[in-house]
Amino acid sequence: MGRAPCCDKTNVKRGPWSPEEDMALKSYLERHGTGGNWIALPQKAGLKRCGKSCRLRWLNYLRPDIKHGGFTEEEDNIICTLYNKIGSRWSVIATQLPGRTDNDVKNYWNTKLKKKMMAAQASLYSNITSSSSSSSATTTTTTTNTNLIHQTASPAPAPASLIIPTIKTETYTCDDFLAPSNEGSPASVPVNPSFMFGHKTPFFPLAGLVGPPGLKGSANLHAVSPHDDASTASSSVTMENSSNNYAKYCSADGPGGDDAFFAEFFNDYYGYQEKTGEGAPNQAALADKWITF
DNA sequence: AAGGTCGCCAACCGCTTCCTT
DNA sequence: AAAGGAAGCGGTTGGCGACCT
Repeated sequence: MGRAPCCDKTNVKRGPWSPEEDMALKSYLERHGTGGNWIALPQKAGLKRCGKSCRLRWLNYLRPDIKHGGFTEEEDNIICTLYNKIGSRWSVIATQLPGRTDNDVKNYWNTKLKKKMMAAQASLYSNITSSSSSSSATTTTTTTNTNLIHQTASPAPAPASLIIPTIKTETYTCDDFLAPSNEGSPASVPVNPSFMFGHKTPFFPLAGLVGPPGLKGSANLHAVSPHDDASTASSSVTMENSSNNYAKYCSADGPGGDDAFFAEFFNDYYGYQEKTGEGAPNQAALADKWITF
């Protein structure tokens, strides 16, 4: 037996709210408040609506401090940063944006911001691949981590021939990525725009690995390189920040395979230098590679 | 001008969390 | 501690307007 419905659906009005209903709900709430019970509220306010519907209408539309539309670049950045940190917890994200509702933020992300971000990231990825293909293998180019969202006025789409790698799984926590150490590091680590790898989980949150020494914790992620095909789906990279200045990564197919791709990626995008020999932590396995930053 | 498509957003649905008894 | 119910939340849907052909 399922759960009892919150109201009698045959006796409640659904669909768009009329100005009269808005007025009735607003004036009731301004005079009496919710009374701590949304379920009983519609009847008291003379509305043939479900309590949940009243609550939603008030929270998302009628509240006096609500802002609609016109998201600023600053708000865009906050949303993107928080989305990368905590995912689709819209109510948490909305608390950082005064006057915005979780529904508003969610709609804005789904209809505009997501596409904007993906386009910018595709553009960046395109730039990386084109620059790396035209430079030697020993390039030391460091890519500046600028704001991807507003970096390009009209980001170019990725060429059709571009093979975009796909994240298979990710194992990390935002605390691991973003929590500063307790030993005098800045209050917050600069959040890097994440790198898009495919369509399913479009962010590649290496943010925590960029920043001052002392960043605490580890950041593990798994991705497959674009060199892979479906038959080598097991190939992945695991990366962890294992000391102040080094991060270890190892790919499943070892040296000479996708290692080359990841080394190129880390170098081009983050300016990481592969580090071997003196100064590098002891290598636990042959496939381990160390990068320094 | 008409029909089709797309994008936006308000509202709904159902699951989870929290609170009260 | 368990159960029941309300609130909170995120995913999804449907209607409407704008734009395109």
